Amino acid sequence: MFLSKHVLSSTHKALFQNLRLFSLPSNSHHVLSTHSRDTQLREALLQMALRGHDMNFQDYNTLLNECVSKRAFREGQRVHAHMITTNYFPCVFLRTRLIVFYVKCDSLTNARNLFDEMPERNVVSWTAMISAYSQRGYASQALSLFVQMLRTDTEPNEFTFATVLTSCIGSLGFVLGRQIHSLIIKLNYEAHVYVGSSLLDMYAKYGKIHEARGIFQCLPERDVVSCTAIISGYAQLGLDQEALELFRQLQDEGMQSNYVTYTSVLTALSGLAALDHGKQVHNHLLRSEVPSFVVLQNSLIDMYSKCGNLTYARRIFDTMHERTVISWNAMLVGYSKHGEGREVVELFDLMRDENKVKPDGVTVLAVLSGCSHAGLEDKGMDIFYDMTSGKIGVEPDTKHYGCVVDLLGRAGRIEEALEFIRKLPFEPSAAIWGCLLGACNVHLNVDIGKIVGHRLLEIEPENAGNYVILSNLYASAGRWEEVRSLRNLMFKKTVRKEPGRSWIELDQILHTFHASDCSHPRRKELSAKVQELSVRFKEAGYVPDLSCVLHDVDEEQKEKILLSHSEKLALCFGLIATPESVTIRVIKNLRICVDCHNFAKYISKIYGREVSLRDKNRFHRIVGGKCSCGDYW
DNA sequence: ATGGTGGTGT
Repeated sequence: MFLSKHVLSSTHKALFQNLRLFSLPSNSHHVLSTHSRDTQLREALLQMALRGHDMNFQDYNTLLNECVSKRAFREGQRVHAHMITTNYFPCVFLRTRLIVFYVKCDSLTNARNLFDEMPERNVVSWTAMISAYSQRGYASQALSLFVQMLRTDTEPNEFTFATVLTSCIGSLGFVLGRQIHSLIIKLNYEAHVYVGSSLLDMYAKYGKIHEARGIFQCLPERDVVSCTAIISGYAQLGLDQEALELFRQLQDEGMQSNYVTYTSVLTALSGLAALDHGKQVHNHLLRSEVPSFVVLQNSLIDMYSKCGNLTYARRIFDTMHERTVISWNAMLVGYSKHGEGREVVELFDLMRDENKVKPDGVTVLAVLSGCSHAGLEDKGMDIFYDMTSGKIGVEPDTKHYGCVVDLLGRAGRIEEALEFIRKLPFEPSAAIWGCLLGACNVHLNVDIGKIVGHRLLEIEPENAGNYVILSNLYASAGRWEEVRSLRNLMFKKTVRKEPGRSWIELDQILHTFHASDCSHPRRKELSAKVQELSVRFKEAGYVPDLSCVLHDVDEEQKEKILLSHSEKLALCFGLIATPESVTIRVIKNLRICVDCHNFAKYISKIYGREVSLRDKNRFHRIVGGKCSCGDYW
């Protein structure tokens, strides 16, 4: 709905009109006092030993609370053991507290044993155990325990619902999630903030954003969490514009924001590549003296990188006191998408040397695709062999194999790539065949391209992109008969894909274009300007690549269609509306087409402008008629 | 007296 707007001034200008300082819990107190409290705990345990049987509920409860807050496993175990050796019979409250203690100390087995041995259970003990499973990611155990709970006629309450819903995300969860929703309505908990937050989050994560919004609107009171949940719901679905619109509105209505809220806002800004707003959020965070939480810093790294500013991203990364695997991955993905292969390899080496954080599947994926995008085939293959021989500690999955196909294909080792695919221990996916088809197209290997292409059309007949690539391949080999039959096939079988859209940020306003919509106020002027540029570029050698157009029309029409591509309009707008010294930054929601890529090169060459183009796959940095992608993307 | 919701990288 908001996406079809072309001038998005309201959202963007007003994002921080209503600046509010926000506070976060500080953890410095805890760190400083650990030592003295440890002594206290040791002292208390000594007292316990001395008192023997003379311990009551209050004494045990105090001790366990200390152990829980300090995650003091050995100490808590001693308390537990003391109950047993002194024949103390803990009540349901204490047993529940013990369960929580074991959960907090990562000992689910101990917790479950205690739960199973309980002579009586109440809704709290059930909820504690269910929550243990959901927090540790054991969704099916959490759900089956919930079902068992219902069978014992224990009625769940707002606590139970809030936690069990978080386990309804996953393969079978939605059916159950809806059933639980019915039960929530029946027992009248839908309007509870915690339950509502959890519920709307579940709907959002299944893509049901309207249901989620409905639940949010019906909440009688809102808090940071419910507001953040709905904002992040939009952001996670890529509805970035809506996420920001809602953020602004809720801020006006007095919402409190915390670091999680800002993380979600940054996600939305990354999607839009709204660098100026991203900087605003960053400044805001610095001014409000927020403790630098890793999650927030990771989000900042990703924001700067997706907004095209790797230097700032790296600056955040370098100043971090603590890094998680996500910090490394965000940085590696950033370099990879910008085609900075050497930086990828260097940073990955640093990660392995430091040996503090273990790489995961995403790490290796970023490294392999970084090598691939930068043309470092040999290095990429070395890393893949390190992986298969267990040196990295990550098992390859389908995506890693896909990267290898890409590495080989890019290097023109097409036969080898095909051999590799045939030896795979699983049925190759459409994505893998697609990689090879792209390689065949670039290296003009019609024979293998034909085999691969038709295999791909069998698996994925609805994907228009496959027809386009195969058709381009046939066209470049002059096989027009095949181009024609392919085109007919395409119009019969493909589904309409997402419409192409490009945008550019100027003075904190996003200007969005797509081919079929002419509502941008300067659209006419821009179309004429694109036309004019095309003529000028032709004199310099530009030849429109008509194979990018698959419609069955004459050449003149094809050229007209090409000139209406959204990225040309956005590029052109950048050219006329920004000063010469500024990089033209354009974002495209899909892969950029060959002709627009070429057009951008001419802009950079003729006008001496630097162009930064972010498409679905990567960044293209175009300077002096040359692109950082090496014309392979 | 015991239990609960939102977040970062593909």
